[in-house]
Amino acid sequence: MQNTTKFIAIKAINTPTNGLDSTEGMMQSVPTSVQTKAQLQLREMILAGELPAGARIAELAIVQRLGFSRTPIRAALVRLEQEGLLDALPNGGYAVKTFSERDVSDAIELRGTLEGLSARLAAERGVTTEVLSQARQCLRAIDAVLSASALNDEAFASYVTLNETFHALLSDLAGSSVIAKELERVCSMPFASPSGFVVVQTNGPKARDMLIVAQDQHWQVLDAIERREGARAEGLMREHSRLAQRNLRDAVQSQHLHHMPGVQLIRRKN
Amino acid sequence: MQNTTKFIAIKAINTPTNGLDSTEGMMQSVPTSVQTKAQLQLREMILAGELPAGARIAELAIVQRLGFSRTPIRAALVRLEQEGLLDALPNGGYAVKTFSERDVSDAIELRGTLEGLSARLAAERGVTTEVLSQARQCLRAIDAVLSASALNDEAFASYVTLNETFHALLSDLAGSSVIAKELERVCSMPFASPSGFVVVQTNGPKARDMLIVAQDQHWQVLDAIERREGARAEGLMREHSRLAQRNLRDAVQSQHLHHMPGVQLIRRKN
DNA sequence: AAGGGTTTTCTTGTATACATAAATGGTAAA
DNA sequence: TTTACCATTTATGTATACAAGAAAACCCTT
Repeated sequence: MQNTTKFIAIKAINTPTNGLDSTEGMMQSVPTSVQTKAQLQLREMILAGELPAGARIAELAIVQRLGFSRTPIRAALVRLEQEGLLDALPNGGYAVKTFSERDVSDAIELRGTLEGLSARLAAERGVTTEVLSQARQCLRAIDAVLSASALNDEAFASYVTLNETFHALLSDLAGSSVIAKELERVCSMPFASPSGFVVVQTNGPKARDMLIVAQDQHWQVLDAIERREGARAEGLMREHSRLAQRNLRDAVQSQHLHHMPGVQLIRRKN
Repeated sequence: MQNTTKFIAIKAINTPTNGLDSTEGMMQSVPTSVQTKAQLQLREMILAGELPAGARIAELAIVQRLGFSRTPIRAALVRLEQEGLLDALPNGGYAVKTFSERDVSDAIELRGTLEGLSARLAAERGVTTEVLSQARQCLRAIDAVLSASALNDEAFASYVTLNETFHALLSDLAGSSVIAKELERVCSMPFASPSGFVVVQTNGPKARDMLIVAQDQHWQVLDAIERREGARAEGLMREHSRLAQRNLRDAVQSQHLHHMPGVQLIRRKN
């Protein structure tokens, strides 16, 4: 009965930063232009590790592989570069970006800082009761998921979804489109996402315990915002992101992270 | 002898986020591709207010105006959108982005937070003596500029350049390319740049005094980093950015800001 | 005269042809 | 055998032609 460790990273493929994929929540006839399709498929390929990390990306290769013409491919490449998944090479062309463990850590710290800023502003400026009640509702749903003493895969998947929702609501609470956009950008890096590293030790209580701690921080930050305690809210969100830091450290130690999209981009040394 | 108020915003046109314009410090034969030229010219036009704020941008109009073909123009538009100067419209095309006063304030707060993060990390992780001495040298140069009891335009221009340099060095001190990149992005918004709002009351002492205060913060943050006092360094950089907030408030009150690139993008109400 | 439908035009998305520059391979000379 | 130079090839940057969709204008009908 050893604790088998695995990683769930559903929703690690985040919402893109450009507005081209605006399926309004409802699935309606997918207005996907070829550009968008190319961008989505390329991102998936990169995150799945189909394109070797650090390797140069040749346009023609992608053209042959995806079957589209060069123009939309080029547009997709430009967008993916701005998104941070590709590096522009000096003499034209792109390479799949690689991240050091330090880079990943920095990205998580960055997210924590930005979420802290969001929480502080929400506290200082005050929030509308509607979004606040939405956030409470979301947290109650998480409570329900965590009420079981042992969690199955389905429960973890629910947690991940609800967790993403809560973090998005928190961004809304700050009421700043500028900061929201930046936060979205940072989270587009697969491992910096709020649910990027959710370590699941299936048969053990440790994973659930960590989620319990995280959920307590969720409630406390909402409380801080409601009481207009800006510094507390900020500190809480920063510490909250450090759970991800811990998970990252655990993850790189036990080498079980091959099941998570995007890990191929993390280079082992230097 | 009234105090005439004016604004200096040299270098408000920041380094773009893409790597295509890498003139390595030295001016060497401008390897500018048409794309880059288009991007630069377009940004200049937007910041100068030649394209009306909020107006839709027609590709053909730009093509006729700049004389290039559609392809590089399209690429430039995509980049400028990702840069945050353009909004993508739902049915294709772009519009010049407009910013509320709140947006500008948020952007400055964001910069302060990120610079705070940089300073804290630099303090916590320690810095190399080389970059540190470079920063000190830069600050001594600013001291020299500010030593005069009254500052002329040339002195202000020098200050702006040196100030940009110092902030860039600070970003280097943190040693995190991830954070540096994000900071660069935020500063690409013209008014969020470290020297975005440098109010110059030509004949009065107030402007110089404000720069004196700013320069003291520069020295103190370097001291904090050297002493490994992370929280102090962070707090200092945050407060440092609030000088820009003050300048912003002053600027919108006295309506003298038409001389600064990018102000046309700030919409007066809501 | 007003409203709705149809047609026209304008704009963007896509494909492809062409040009130019860099990289690679081969050959010749030392 | 190694190196240097030239040629060929392959890559990306650029221009333009074509298609599809949306917006606007105009005409027809009530």
